[in-house]
Amino acid sequence: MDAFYASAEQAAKPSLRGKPVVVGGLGMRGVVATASYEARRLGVHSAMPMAQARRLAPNAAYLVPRFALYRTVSDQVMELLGRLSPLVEPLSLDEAFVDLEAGGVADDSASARLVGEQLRTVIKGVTGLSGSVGLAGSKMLAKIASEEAKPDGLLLIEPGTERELLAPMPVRTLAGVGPATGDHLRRAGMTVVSHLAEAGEAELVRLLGKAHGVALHRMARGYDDRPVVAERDAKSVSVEDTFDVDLHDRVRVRTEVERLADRCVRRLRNAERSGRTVVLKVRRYDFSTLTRSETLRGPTDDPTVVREAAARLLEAVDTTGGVRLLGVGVTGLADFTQEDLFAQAADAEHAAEESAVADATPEERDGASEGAAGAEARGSEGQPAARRWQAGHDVQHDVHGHGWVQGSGVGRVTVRFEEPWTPPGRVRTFLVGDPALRPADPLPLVRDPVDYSSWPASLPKSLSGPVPAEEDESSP
DNA sequence: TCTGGGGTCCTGATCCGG
DNA sequence: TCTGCCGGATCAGGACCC
Repeated sequence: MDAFYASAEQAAKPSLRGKPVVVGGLGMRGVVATASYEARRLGVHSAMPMAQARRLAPNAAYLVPRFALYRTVSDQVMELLGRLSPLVEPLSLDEAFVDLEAGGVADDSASARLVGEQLRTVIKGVTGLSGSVGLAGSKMLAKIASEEAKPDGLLLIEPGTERELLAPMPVRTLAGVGPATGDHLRRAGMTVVSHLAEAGEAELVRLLGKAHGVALHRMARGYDDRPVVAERDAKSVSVEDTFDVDLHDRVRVRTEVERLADRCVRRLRNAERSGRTVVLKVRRYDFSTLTRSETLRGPTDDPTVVREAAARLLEAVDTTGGVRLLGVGVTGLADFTQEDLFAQAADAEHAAEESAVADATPEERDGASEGAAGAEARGSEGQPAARRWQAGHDVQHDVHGHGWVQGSGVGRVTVRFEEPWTPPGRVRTFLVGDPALRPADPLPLVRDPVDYSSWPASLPKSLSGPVPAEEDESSP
């Protein structure tokens, strides 16, 4: 999908169409998740600090991400892809590989192109958003093709043309070549893909190490035989928070770690998994990041066990100077938990007492666990009232109907009243406590989606004419 | 006004048991 | 019993991706 989050927001909010839109964290330390193409023209791009984006595009609309909406759209798109092949490998909410051959819908360039064009039409009809399609004989090339096709396009790489196509491209085009590797290669005089192919495998291995060197050399020659893998089990679950202001108070740090551990376990349990290794992540005031991990005797999904392991790991970390970010994760996932959880909890407690015998007073321990219990009681959505009206979120007003929060502050909230299918709407301001104003669920982006329920069975044999919309016969 | 959040994979050091 | 070697597990950090 093209500039996915920003496009979804523009589709939801008619007044933002054609205007620069930036979606990301709005806190003091936020970064850009997605910028609309209008904002990109002003120099705003993903991962840029929000403050810098605001300097470049002071008049852009700044919105927090609404993952529930994006997930809904993503599910719609993935469902359409699933009709083309049993082999669909999602990379993220807005990107996936599809093995068309395995689905029997395409066996040559012409049929693949036909399916690709139809897919774009159907995605647009169902979601209201544009997507780009890359078609090629391997995942690597399909991905490069889709990047080249953006926005709102399709590109097919003909078999046999791969190497010459790749040759002049910057090394950064290849997956796995980021800033560090790119620099490394540049210092060795390699800036485009053909340089890598010419350098030879041994030289790349010498420069980058075994796995990376071998993989890169293969890719540079256009060779990539990784299969499309439909189902991939998660290998870890983690949560992390960056704080608006560095944390200095050791007790507060510990409370936050326990809160994060609880959130992490909640996720773990939602996924019906357990994990054996607990990881604590600490980013300090100077952005230096360290991780500490501890492997338990068996997998667990017990919040007490994870919380205490994380707290033990924290004991070994020097946080003087301040903490910018804390994270808690679990790896070594399994589908079961150790039978004897009670014994494990007791073990963990025992170990904690041994390792922390000198510095943790009973008062501290009690205080910390009480804090964690309080956080638990507030729940994951337990934000202070001031945060209730988040920029971009939907609201419903008793008189004015459906709208979205344009901004809030000093006791007031500004709302624009419009829906995805209305013309740009009026703006009104209310007191934050106005009882007529309530948070609302996102509206669908398309009011009357075209009925593509029989696609791709209704695949026409040529590209001329629209995809027919037929009666739904097959849906369950 | 510097730098999110949730992941994956790889490498090198260290430890430990056979 | 001592020593050396080897391999697996664990741990920490770095790079990368969306």
